[in-house]
Amino acid sequence: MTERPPLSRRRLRMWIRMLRLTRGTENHLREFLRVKYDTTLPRFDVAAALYRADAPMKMSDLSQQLLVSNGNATVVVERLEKDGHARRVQGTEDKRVVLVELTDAGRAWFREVASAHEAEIDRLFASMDHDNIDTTRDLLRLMEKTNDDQLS
Amino acid sequence: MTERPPLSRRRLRMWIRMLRLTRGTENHLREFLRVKYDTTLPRFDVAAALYRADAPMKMSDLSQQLLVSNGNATVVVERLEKDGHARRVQGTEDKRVVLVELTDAGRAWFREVASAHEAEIDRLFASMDHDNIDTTRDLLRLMEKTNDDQLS
DNA sequence: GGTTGAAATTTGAAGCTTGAAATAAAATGG
DNA sequence: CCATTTTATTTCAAGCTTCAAATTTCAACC
Repeated sequence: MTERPPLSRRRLRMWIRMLRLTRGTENHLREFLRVKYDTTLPRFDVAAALYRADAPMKMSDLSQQLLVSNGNATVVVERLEKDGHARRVQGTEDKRVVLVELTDAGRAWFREVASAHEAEIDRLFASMDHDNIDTTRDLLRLMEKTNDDQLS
Repeated sequence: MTERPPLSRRRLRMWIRMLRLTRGTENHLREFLRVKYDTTLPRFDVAAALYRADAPMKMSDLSQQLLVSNGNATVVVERLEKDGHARRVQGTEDKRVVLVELTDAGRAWFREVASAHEAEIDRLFASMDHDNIDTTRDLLRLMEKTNDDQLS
């Protein structure tokens, strides 16, 4: 067994390295979306959540799912609305809630961008085969566990 | 062997899951720094890079290392300067370059925050033991490889 | 049923972030 | 040696993001 730094130090270095990878990948995707589709990552993320939900979605659910603030969700949805990709309607039973959904144009637009986005991810992680992904999934699950515990 | 979705789809899902974990962790750390130390993640990141360098650092090296734009580095360094944590001086040989370094107060401040930061990371990733970290390191290396290739 | 408190969203101010344009200094190359 | 191009940094406008305050609506309780 070779000499290893203390666990806390290794956890820190692992975190920094993980952060670097995701930041680099996000930067690449941001550039990709900007150059090829004249859009931004947050707009794409919101559209992805709405597309996936496949039904009008509460603003609060949206921001919770994306791990962003309510105020942030408002701004990005406003932008999608201005672009004709999304629509907001007041809730009928509870008049406090605002429901958001993609327009038909928004759905078509998203499908196009999402397909290119998936292809780009595929390129960026070309080194990952099924087994690597299995292992990564297990590790992420493990990290999510303690992570979520601390958040509560 | 059980049935599995196509690789491209699994790579995408893995990426989304990785992004969720880092976003959640970043949110937690941001809140931690704000509440306990009245500071922000970007300021901490810049200070960390300067502390680590342990010598005056070029603005461009700083932004490259942190994977942020030049303009961004300027703003955050300005803020650190205003707080008395950093100092900027013009380069002597090449008058275009600007060198940044932490002040003594900045170094002391960083040591304090960094220690709490490391302890917090340690808590967040308490589930990761040496072996898990080894495996994660290998996987990150693998991802970095194709990732970096695509960036060029 | 009216008050009080909780919940959903938006607004506003401050700060972060980017890409592009501007500025200034250095390197290159007739 | 002068003009051109490249490099380092800052500035600017636009957009993203957060937190806290304000608004509106609902729920609960006397």
